[in-house]
Amino acid sequence: MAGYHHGNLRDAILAGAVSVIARDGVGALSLRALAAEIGVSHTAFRRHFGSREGVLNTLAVQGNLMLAEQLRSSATTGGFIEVGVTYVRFALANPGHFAVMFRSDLLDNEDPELISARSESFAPLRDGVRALGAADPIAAEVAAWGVVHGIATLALNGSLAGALNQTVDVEALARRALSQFNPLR
Amino acid sequence: MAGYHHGNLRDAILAGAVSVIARDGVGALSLRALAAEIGVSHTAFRRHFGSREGVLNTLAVQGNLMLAEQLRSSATTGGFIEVGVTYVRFALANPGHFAVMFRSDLLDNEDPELISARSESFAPLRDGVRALGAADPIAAEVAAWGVVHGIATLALNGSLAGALNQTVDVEALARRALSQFNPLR
DNA sequence: CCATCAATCTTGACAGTGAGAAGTATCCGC
DNA sequence: GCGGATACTTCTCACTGTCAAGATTGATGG
Repeated sequence: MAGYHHGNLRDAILAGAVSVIARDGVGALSLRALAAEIGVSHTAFRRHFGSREGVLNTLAVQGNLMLAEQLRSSATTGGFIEVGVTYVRFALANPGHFAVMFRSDLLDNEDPELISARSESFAPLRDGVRALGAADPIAAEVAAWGVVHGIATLALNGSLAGALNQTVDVEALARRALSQFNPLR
Repeated sequence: MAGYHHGNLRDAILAGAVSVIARDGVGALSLRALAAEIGVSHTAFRRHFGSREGVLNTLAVQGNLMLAEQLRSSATTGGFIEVGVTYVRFALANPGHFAVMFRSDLLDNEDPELISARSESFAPLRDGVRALGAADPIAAEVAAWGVVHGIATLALNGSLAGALNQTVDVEALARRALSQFNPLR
């Protein structure tokens, strides 16, 4: 148990990191503290991730792949509104991953895995909007992505509840907000 | 010059911090390095800001007040689309401030000054949307705020350029995206 | 002119952080 | 049961923000 081989240190670190980030933000993530909690030395993670940036990159890739799958799945049963709602739901359900995925200042943005995962997660939203046949498809894409990303971000940092001065059902709110939207002319 | 009284240390720290954050993100801000660059000791900032959080809080208040004024100003000459575009323009023109304003994990969100500045900056956007007389005013507010905030965020972290696979005129794009918007029914 | 006093900045110390080099234990194929 | 590859440890380093205590300066009133 206290031996040299933990068994699945890699996953333990990722799971622990996600939980800390979800609770207190990525700035509060101390790999030393996390290692102590898991019961390994403070440099054990280096074999698996290289550096702190490596841990965060892995989380970002993971998050984008998870998001991509959920978006694809909801695209088969619903229209672009459901895809958008799924985007927001993912962010609220996986705050630890979401908090890292777009933090280009903390990531190695040249990492091919990350680039690939990102394009994979953007595709379903783009395709859902394209299917609407808007007059200005790029504007429609950007608007749709912007709304759901903005709502997710503002909800996670407490701005939505603060500005509306109440606790809100973010998912329902996202659906209503997406309905304000009329890309067809 | 090398004396005990700098003259305007407070503003020098704020200006330096904003510039570092704009370039490399808030995580890259080292108060010690900044103090050395300015030519004071590494604890000189404490008299003015108390702690690192105090510096960031001051920047967040400052940013919200600047944004509030620009939004109010554009509200007198244009409709809600122009107000929205101004939101995006502010973010791009003041990335150092914008990067801090919504980072509730780094701020003292109970600070009365911050609370007040935030409500001041949200008001013009809310009022601009309200004037449209949408059937679901809250959804319209959230949608409008979400789009501009999402676009600003995605543009600043490079996601927009990455996904669209090109450099983009974000301000023009924001205007087109806001036009996809139809809160009246 | 100068004595006080508050405001401003410095010095020195501390615990915590990520990174790196070098070493040690365990597992697996043979 | 040997040898090499894999997984982890130890020790050290530079750097960070915070804190307590002390030094310097500018302003105010006698």
